[in-house]
Amino acid sequence: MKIATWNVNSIKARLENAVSWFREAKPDIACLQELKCEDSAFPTAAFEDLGYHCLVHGQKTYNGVAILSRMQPEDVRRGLPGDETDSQARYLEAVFSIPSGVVRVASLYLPNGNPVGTEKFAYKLAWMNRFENHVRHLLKLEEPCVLAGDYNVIPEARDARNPEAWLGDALYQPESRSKFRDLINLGLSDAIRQIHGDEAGLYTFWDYQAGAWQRNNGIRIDHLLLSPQAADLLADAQIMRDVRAQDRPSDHVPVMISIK
DNA sequence: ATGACATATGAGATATGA
Repeated sequence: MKIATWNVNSIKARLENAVSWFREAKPDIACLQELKCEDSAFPTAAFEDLGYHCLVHGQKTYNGVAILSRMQPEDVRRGLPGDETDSQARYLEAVFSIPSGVVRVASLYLPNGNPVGTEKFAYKLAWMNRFENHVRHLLKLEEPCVLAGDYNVIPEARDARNPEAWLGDALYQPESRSKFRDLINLGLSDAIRQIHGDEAGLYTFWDYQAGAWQRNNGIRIDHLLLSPQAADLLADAQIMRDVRAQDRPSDHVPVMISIK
């Protein structure tokens, strides 16, 4: 059972690239972020042709998340609870039947938060607080749960090629990293770390600018956090970095796990 | 280095991203 997360940076601009990746990687469930389109503009037919159900929570121009799956989604939740005034499409959750039982999967696009010191950074921290509250609720269910997405947080220095360059950035602020650790301390497992230990040089994002890819100036900000019941099932986790070298790539690459 | 690069909107220049 393969579950992936990928910030595509516009599904319409990435369609050819994405279809090619789905054909080769064959994920059973794929969480996508930064669709940058409304539900009605999502290229549903292209993915249905590949055998996927398309669960889409879109928004014009910005944000937008989706879960594409071989199985029918059930018990769907659109949007992160905790603030009825928040209209940004950054959270989508559903339950899927799998051979070993069920798995709950969330596709999330955590706010970037730059520049630090503005209301954008306050929104990021508030969103992380709301997310933590929701995770507390999910953990009480005691079921396999995979929280996958673009967290926009560099957890540790080893998760950046040049950590000192990110000191003033919202992705590497002490508050952002502390809130991320709070999630881990609730009992969630970072799938890449569970499989790869303290290995350095594991990145999921390379900026389009200044030859970041060519210089391997990357950061690890796309994560799959697992409930204890999902962590027990984890068999593998890989960053698909070759995707960054393709024509017209997203600045993020897919991360895919395999669970029993 | 208030940059670079990519995308959406909309038809030029601006907002956003990380």
